[in-house]
Amino acid sequence: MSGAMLKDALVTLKESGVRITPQRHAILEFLISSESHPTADEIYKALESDFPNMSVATVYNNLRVFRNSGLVKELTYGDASSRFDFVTHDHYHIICDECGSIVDFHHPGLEEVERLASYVTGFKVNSHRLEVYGVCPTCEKQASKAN
Amino acid sequence: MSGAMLKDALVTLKESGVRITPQRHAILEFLISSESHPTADEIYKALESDFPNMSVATVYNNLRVFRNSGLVKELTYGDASSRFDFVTHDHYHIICDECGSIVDFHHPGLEEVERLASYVTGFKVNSHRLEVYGVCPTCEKQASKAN
DNA sequence: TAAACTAATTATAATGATTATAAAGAAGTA
DNA sequence: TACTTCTTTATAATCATTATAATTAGTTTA
Repeated sequence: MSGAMLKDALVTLKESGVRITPQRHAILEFLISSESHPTADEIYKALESDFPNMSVATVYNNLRVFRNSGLVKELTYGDASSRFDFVTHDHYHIICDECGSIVDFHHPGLEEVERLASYVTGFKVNSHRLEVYGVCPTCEKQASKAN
Repeated sequence: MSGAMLKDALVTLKESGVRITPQRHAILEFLISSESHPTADEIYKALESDFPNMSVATVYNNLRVFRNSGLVKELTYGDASSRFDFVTHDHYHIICDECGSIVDFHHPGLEEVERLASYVTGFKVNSHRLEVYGVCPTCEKQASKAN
C-alpha cells in the first residue's frame, strides 16, 4: 500500500512539472515508510549512506517542493526544528509532553469551528490546525513506577 | 481593565516568588496593551527607548519566566520567530494566509476532541492547540479589487 | 540602615536550523 | 549533439535563540 502512495506522489509531482531525481525519490520514500515525523536533519542522516554526497540544502529544498505540491506538511512546534509529515488522509496529532513522541489519530473535521471562526471574524477560512498534548502511555507507566 | 490584568499578573508572579523588575513590568505591560502578538524582537525594539541598555536575552528570559508561570503563551508558526500572547480567557487564533495578521476568536473548548484522542491513543490529555487559517477581510477586498 | 545573599540583567559569544549563492552536474528538448 | 533549464552540491551567511560570566539590583536579616 505504501508503494501505491509513493507512485501517486510521483505522478503528482510529474504532473506539476517537477523532475523526479533519485534524491527526491529517496526522500519521499523515507517519509512515507517512516512511521515517525522526521526532521530535515533526520532525513539527511538516514539517507547519508545511500547518498554520501547529498547536501542538507537538498533535503530542505525538496521538502519545500513537496510542501508546495501539497504532498508534505510541515509541523512546527516550540522546539528548534520543523518536522515533516507525508500527507495521507486527514488526521491530527497528539504529542507527548514528556518524551515528544507524536501519534496520529483520526477525528471528523472541525467544520463547525471553521464556520464559527469565519462568522465571528469575517475571514474566508482555508484550513485549520489542531494538536492535542498529553502524556503517552509509556511515560505514564514510568511515572507511576517512580512513585 | 487592562490595568487590572497587569495587577493580577504581577500578583501571580510575586506569589510564585518571581521578582518584579522594571524590565518585567514593562514587558508585561507591553504584551497586555499590545493588540498584536509580538515577537521577542518586536518587544525588544518597542522598549528600547525606555530601556536603552536592555539586552535581548532579558526579553527571552522573561518571556520564558512568564510562560512558565502560565501568564504568556508562545505561538510557533512556520516562520522564523515565535510570537507571544498574553493569556486572558481561552481564545483561539485565526491567521491570514496573505498578510499574517492574527485575530482572536472565542469558541467553547474542544473537550470532546480531547476525549476521543485520549480514548484512541491511550494518552492522558493535558491541553490542545487549535488555529484556523484563511484570508482576512482586508486582503479579501484587495484581491477582489485586483480583478 | 548596612551587610549578605540571591536573583536578574547585561554584554558577548556560541549554537544550530534554515536559506542564499555560485559553480558543477544532470535531464529534457530541439 | 548542442542548448536550455532545473537540480544538486559545497559553502558561506543569516537569524533566532541560548549559554556564560561578570556586574548590578532586590530582598532579607541582623
